[in-house]
Amino acid sequence: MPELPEVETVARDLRPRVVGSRIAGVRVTWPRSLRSADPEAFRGAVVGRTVVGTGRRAKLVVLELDGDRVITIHLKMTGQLFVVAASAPEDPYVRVAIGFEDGRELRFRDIRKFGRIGIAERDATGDLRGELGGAKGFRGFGPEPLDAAFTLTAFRALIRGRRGRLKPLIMDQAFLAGVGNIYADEALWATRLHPLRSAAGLRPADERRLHGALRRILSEAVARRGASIDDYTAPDGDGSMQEQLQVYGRTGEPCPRCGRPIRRFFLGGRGTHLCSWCQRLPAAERAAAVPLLRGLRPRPGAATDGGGGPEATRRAAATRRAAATRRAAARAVAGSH
DNA sequence: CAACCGACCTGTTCGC
DNA sequence: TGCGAACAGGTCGGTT
Repeated sequence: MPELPEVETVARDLRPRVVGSRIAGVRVTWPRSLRSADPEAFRGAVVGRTVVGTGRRAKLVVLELDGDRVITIHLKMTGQLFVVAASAPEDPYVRVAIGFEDGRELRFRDIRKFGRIGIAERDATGDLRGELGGAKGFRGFGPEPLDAAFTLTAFRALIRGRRGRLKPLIMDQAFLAGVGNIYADEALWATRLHPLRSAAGLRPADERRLHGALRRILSEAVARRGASIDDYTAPDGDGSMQEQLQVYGRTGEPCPRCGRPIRRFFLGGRGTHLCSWCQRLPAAERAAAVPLLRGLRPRPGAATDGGGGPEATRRAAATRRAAATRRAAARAVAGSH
C-alpha cells in the first residue's frame, strides 16, 4: 500500500523518464480512473504541455507541467506507474496511458480501480488546489513529516487541543500528510504508544518520541525505496523496507522487544498490529477503549492470526514470493525498461 | 471535532 | 475439489 515513502520513490523514479517530455495524447480505458471521469476534459488540460518536474504531496504523485498546472495521481492500494514504449504489450489492468511525443507513454496500472488521476494548480502559497480530494469536504493536507519545518515545536502545536485516538489521528491526511496503516503501526510500536491512546493524554516525552519515530521511520523507508508488500512496486524496482518492519504483517511473531506475540485487532475497519505488552493503555483510558478492544480476540475463522508455528511461517513466505513474482510480471508487462 | 458506516473495486485466501 | 465468503485498505460522503 503506497504511503509517503512508496509514493516518494515512484515520483523519484519517474523523474528522469518524464521530465522534458511533451504530452501528445491520453488513452483512457477506465474513465473513472480520472477524477473528472471525463477523458476529453483531461486531454484538453494536458495535451501539448511538457512535464517539467515530478514530486509528491501527501500520498499524491505530482507531475509538474509547464504553466502552473499539475497532474495529481493517487495510487490508493493497487496503483502502479510505468513508462514504456507505446507499442509495448500491456495487460488488462492499465486504466490510463499518457502518451509522449517521443513514442513512450506513462501507464497507470490499477487492478482495483481505486486510484485517481486529476488536474490541479499551484495557489499563492505554492500548495495545490484542484482535483486532490473530494470537492467539498477536502480540508487541505497537513504538514509534510519530512520537511525541515516539521519540528518538534511544530508537532506540539499541531497536536495540542486534539483529543482523538492516536492512530486515526496520525493517519488523518489533514492532520499530517502521508502516513498510512503500515507506518502508523510502526511508529506507535517504536514509541510504545497504544493506537487507542488519546492525543490529549500524551506527556511531552511521548510527543517527542512520536515525532522522532515518525521522522526516523519514514526517512529510513524512503532510503529503502518503501515496503514492497502485495502490489507495491516502482519503475526502478521493489523496495526493501518490508524487511525492517517490526509489527506490520507480523501477527503471531514475537515482539522484537519483549518476545510476546504481536497481536492484531480492528480499529476503524483497519488491521492494527501491536504488542499489547509494550504498548499498554493507561488505566484511565482503558474503560473508554474496552468496546474497541473486542477485536483483539481472535475472530472465528482467523486461524493464521496468532497461530504462528512453522506451517504458518512457511505459508506466509510462499505468499510473499508469489506477490514478488506478480510485481515482477507487472513491471515486465505494463512495465519498465 | 470525533467516530463510524457504506461505497468503491478485484484478486487472493480461507473455511467448509 | 469446488464454491462462496471474507479479506485487503485509503479516501470520501454521509450520519450520529
